Amino acid sequence: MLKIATWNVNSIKVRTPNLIEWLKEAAPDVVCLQELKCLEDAFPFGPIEDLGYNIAVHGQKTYNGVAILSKYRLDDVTEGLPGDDSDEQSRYLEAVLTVNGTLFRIATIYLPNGNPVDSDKFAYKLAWMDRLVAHAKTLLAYEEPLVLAGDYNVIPTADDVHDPAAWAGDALFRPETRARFHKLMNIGLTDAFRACHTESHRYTFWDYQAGAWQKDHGIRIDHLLLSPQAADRLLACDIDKVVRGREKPSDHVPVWATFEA
DNA sequence: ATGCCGGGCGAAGCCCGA
Repeated sequence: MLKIATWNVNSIKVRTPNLIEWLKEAAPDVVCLQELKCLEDAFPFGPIEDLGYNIAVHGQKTYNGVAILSKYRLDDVTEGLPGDDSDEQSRYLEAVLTVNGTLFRIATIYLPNGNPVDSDKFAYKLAWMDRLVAHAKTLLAYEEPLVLAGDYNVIPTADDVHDPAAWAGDALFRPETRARFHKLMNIGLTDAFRACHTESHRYTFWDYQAGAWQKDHGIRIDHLLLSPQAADRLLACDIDKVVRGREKPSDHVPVWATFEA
């Protein structure tokens, strides 16, 4: 069994104690991290390696930054989303690992937020999503177990937000954003959470402000998208909501899936 | 609430996130 998780930690520096606590109790084999907000030099390798993880980091100072933690050796590590050599934001990292003879390809994704929608940030988000669709097509052609895990900054449907009307104009829920997410799904990816759960209003993010956590005003924006070969092996998927109620929490919580391996 | 909280940077106040 292989357990793969994704978590936007909102600064690895301040979140290291939360991460270590959760790694010990959840015992994931692979973790895709986002929003490190640091360069590789400042990444806290020591306490994480002490728990038995190999680590690949694609860092950036102050903003973005992604990493993959793995109990299995990481091979063929590639940094950055293909398709635009001028893109300097650290939002994508891909690697492969082998579990009992089965290769798994894993990517950690920090998809751009895109707000405000009347700025070039929204255009950057949509262009980034187009590049992700193109790259995912390439990866799907390998016909491997593939897990694209991360903070997509996309609310897939009205069932994934506490107040759809309030989010109607937001870059996370705009028709242009959701159209591209549908395009990504329709090339043949499976939302691991939705494959395991039909209930509405299950969230992965709660804003720090306005008592969003206390009122359960959340959104589901952290996703594990699976190739058919990964979906065939899917055993379970869930959200570790309890982490949001701890001391100095990230505004996102971990989402995990388990696979036959 | 057009960022209410929280983090980075850097040492006050702005930028950013979703």
